[in-house]
Amino acid sequence: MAKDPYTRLVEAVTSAIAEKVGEDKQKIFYLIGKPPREELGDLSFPAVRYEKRGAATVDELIQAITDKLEEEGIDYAEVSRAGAYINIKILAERAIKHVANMLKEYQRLELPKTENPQRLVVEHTSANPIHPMHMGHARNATIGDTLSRLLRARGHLVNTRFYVDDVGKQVAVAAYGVRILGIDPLEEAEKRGIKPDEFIGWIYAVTHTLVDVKMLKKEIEESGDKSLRDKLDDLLLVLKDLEEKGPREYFDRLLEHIGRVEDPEKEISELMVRYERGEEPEKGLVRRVAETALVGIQATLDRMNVSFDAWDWESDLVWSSRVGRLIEEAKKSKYFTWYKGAEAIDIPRFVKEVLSRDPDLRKYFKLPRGFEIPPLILRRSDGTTLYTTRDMAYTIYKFEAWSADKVYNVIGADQRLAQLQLRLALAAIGYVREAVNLVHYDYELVTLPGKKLSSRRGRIITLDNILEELKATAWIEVKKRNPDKPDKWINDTAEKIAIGAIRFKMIQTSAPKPIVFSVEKALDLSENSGPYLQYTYARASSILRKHGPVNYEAIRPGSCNDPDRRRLLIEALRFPLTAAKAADDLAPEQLAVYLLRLADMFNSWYQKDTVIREPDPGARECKALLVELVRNVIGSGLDLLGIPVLERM
RNA sequence: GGGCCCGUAGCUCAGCCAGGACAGAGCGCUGGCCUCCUAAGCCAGUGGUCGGGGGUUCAAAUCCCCCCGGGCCCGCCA
Repeated sequence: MAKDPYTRLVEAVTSAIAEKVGEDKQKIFYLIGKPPREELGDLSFPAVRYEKRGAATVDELIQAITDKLEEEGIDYAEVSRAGAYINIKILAERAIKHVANMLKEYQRLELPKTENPQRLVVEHTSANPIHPMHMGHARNATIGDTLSRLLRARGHLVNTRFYVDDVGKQVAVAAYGVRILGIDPLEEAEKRGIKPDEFIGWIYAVTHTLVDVKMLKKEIEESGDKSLRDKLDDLLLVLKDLEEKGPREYFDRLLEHIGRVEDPEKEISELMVRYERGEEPEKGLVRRVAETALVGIQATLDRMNVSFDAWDWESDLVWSSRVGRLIEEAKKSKYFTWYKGAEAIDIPRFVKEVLSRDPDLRKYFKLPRGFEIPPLILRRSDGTTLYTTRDMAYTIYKFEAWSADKVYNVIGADQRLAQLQLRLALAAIGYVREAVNLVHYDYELVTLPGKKLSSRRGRIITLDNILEELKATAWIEVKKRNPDKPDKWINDTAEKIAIGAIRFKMIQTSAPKPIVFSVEKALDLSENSGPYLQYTYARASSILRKHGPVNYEAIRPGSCNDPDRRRLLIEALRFPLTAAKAADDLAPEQLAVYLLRLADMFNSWYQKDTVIREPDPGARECKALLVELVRNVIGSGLDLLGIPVLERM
């Protein structure tokens, strides 16, 4: 595949320097930067560090680069020296013919493929199947999906998976409520025109709160502790709120039934235990409840442009005896132990005996200095398994199912210790390769200003709600600009803008930083936003529509030397390497930032240099090529970010 | 108590891992630009002890140490 001239140049320069100073190519690549002032050139390298070290003088390096460029037949770059820096300038009038050839062949600019393609699993989102997705899931899904897109584009074989967490208390609570109502939840939701995940979410919240109220009342009666009164009042308020949000008859039935039952928590636990054993009718019931929620979750994911290759049910792992086998293996391991009377893995001893003697391994696990962690319990005294135990079995399964070299878990930063514990436990019982190649891709949580999010009380702002708000704002704007377009087009366009806005917001802040999500700010569709990129793309498309196909042969190369055009050309050509680096660094925000910078440059240029009315055909075609190039780059970039591209808006 | 993450302009953030040539965007605020290719745009102005203090270095927002502020995590929960 023909590489773009910029990538070719950078690769040539990188290998010339790397060979000369005997350093890793990757390291040199990271050191190559941009000169502070444009006149100096387009690439820069701080040669001083190698001259000081005696590896090579600046002049020797320049010679090496020059030789390399000649060898590679690169005739569109000029190498110069500025003190201890080496600067390289791209000669636009010569590079332009390579760009034209590239555009003739390709609709989209491709990333240079990795030299080390791997089989990768990306597990992400994995929202509990008891309520609609909220903003935290939006961040998870956007990060997971964007990473997958980037890694695929870089040439890796990526398998995306959603873990359906249906074993455990939460789903049992929702199922308990559904059982009381005696309904098929999916049919019922459809009949009533309620989104299935919202319906389950409501049942879950009502059931959970009613049970809580009951237990709390009992506690107050028994202990006479008045301080619990406030808590109770709070719960009753939540309940009142929920009462208005769902079907009256169902609320009454749940209220009546749970009020009558002696010990609802015990019944929920029994339901849970029977489900884990795979006994009917609980098996069918709980599955149905989870499936219902998933129908709704999947609809939201579809809107968000997020799809999965596989859906893994936690219950399948339990029923298929994978979890049982894991425990058997663990029992044979050197680090098996009994802890508080339960079967466990002795992580402290493993850390002490193995990791302290193996600094490499210790580094892989990134152990904190004063690291202390209790043994990991594998099974409760009543024989049921714990979440982390099942997760260990799941991790092994993920590696097997895709013959994966690496598994990425996109999970919130609050799970850091749990994920570390999981990896250590796996290593302790012999799954060292899996433990080392399991990567916790952690991100900070999304909060809303003010209230804390609480899904158990149905007090969440769902992703669907936010999307609808964004869409409504976009709709007004689209309608204003396109009064004659059919309603369907306006609606679709508004939807795509809403997706662009939310996905961009979720990706532009780097993962370790918390996002305080402000609805008003997300509704601002101006600069530094997804819609701004969509707009820039639409603008470029519009120009090309009016101009017609670019006549590459008519380009007068000299006209591309105009400083503004040259700058735009070079910046656009940085796309493939920028995206490749974003993929390698697992840092999609790098791509987002780059695209904004390019869009700024394009819009600024657009304002002062007309394309269609340019009288000189040689210059006009050069500009048209630039528009086409920028359009392709932003289009490719938006594809990678999973943001819909719009020809008009 | 211990550990992890974050702290850059009034606000939201990029740059830090891989130290380099004057610290960058957007929002906001002030003023200007549509008989002309999409004004969701553009131009000009405004704004910073890079949380604080030490250290390493020819060179520190970037690396190391200490301190301060905010968040999170330390269950037979998931």
